Amino acid sequence: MNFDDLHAFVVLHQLKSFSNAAAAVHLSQSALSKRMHGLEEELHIQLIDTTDRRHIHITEAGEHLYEHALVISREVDRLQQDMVDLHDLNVGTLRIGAVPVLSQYGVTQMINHFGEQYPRLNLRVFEQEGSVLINQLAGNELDLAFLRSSQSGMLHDATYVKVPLTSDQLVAIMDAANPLGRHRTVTAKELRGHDVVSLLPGSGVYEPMMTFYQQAQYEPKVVFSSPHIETLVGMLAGSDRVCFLFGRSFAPFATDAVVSRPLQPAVTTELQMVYKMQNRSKAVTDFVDYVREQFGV
Amino acid sequence: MNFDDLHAFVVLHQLKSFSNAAAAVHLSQSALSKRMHGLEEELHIQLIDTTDRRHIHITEAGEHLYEHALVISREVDRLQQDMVDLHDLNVGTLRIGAVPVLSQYGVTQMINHFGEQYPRLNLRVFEQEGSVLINQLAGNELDLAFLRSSQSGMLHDATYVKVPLTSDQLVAIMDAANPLGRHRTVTAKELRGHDVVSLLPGSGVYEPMMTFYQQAQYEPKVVFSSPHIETLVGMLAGSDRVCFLFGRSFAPFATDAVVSRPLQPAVTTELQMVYKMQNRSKAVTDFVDYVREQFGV
DNA sequence: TAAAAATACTCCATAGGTATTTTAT
DNA sequence: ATAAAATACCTATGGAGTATTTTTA
Repeated sequence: MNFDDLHAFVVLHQLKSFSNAAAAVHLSQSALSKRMHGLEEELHIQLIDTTDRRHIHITEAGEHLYEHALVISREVDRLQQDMVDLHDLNVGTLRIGAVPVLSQYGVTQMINHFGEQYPRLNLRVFEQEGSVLINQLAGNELDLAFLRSSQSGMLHDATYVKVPLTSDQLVAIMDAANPLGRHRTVTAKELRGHDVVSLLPGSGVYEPMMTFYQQAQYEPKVVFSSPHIETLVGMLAGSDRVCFLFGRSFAPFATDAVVSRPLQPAVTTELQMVYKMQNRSKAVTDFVDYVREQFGV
Repeated sequence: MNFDDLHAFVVLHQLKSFSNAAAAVHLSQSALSKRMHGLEEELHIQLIDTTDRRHIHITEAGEHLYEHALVISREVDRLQQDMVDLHDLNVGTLRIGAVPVLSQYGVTQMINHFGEQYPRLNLRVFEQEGSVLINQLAGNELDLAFLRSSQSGMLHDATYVKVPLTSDQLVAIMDAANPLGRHRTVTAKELRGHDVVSLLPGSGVYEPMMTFYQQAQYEPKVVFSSPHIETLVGMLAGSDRVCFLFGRSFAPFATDAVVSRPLQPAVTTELQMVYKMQNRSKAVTDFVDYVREQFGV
């Protein structure tokens, strides 16, 4: 017994003719005959009385079967429609993770705009630090994440697709009066003796900053940390402290009171969209396509 | 997509392991893997995330499918149980037709007794004249009928099963004082001049009676007819009228006032159970077996 | 490195088709 | 005689198994 058997029986019940029903379900008369006999055999009960070969008769068991077959057919139709809806994003959920301060890149607008195009799609955005996002991605709590390349390195390239969107450079920010601001670039060596104010660990800035110092063989003195860029920038005015931020993250907070200078050697990371290669959800691929288009990559 | 696919998916959803689920549904791991991939292919949507090969993850679409699959599986189970119940006579209907005056043969008790053995079986008995029963049998309005062989002759032996139960002889009944009552048998010729009282046409008596007269080349004069045997017998007392009945039908109404004599040539019919050869309903075969046993045939 | 899924390859049971036969009207 | 179902016979496909490879924690 399978769906086709039941469907064929339903049609046969309605048309009351093997020949006609066979044509309706795109089978030969012989094939339909055999199918129905097989069904009777399997269920150990007669469904169709063909004594009068011109007017077949559905037995009591056949009538019972018909009722069940209608219920099953209806549910199968629902199932298939449900799958189509999921595929077409008429239902379903797209869960996006993003490292903080992402609005600087215009990503929040993109997410909103995409969501408007698929009003029935349940779109959810989680802002978390990179390491958390990576775990959520692995644990299927997220369908896709925006990460910096400095954090996505631990993900297998064979398992995850990483779409580079834009690259950004770490800059040192200091009081406008700071003599270092007159250099085109600054080195770790030159920064020795300057206290540091910084975003928190996990922000995607902290780690590359530490690496930058390690390469110069010394440890920075982090005297203040905060999740708020404007607070950090405020801490620089009239001091010899420095702060490290990605260029685009800093740009909206730039004032005349401070200057930014790229590092030497330069520290760059890519902003990436990351998702599982195996994922064949149309929600993910459509979103990825849309964002790539917006970034022109 | 078929029932097995859905069932396999349900088990896989519950066990979260291809190897274990494959064993549970008696498939090889490879076969189950291919089935599930085929299902995804057919539905154009990912159901299972196997990125982590140690802990598979059911996708959103997979969860939706699971709900539908449960509904379908449940309905399929109901269907199969329904078919089993019909087969076991726990539900369903057995429609029996019978020519009148059948209680003479003890058949009514048999029907009652059979019905008690299958309390959930919807047992219905229709008393009709033979020609009506034959049409009802052909039109599937009856599952089985009790007929006389004189009437069942028009049914194809290849299509209908006829189970002979007992044979009966037509007898002439007359007033005890009638001189014909002294013969061992009576011929049609001897009955010339005697008015006839008779059961109605279609009773199974009328037709063989007419045949009996036709063989002697003359037409009986039927002066009275009734469906009630006792009325007919009452009409004989103190007259030279005769009446024709089957011996067993007459027996309960025999009195000292009348005598019965077999015909010469003898007219016998069989009481038969008739049903469609194609019928594989257990209700019918069980009933037939029971009645045969009771009649010892 | 190990455990589990995916894949390559082979086999065969079965579903389907065509042509023919059977059968009840 | 005819219309329709059943059947005989052949073919091809797809589903199952075994053995092997791939993959990720």
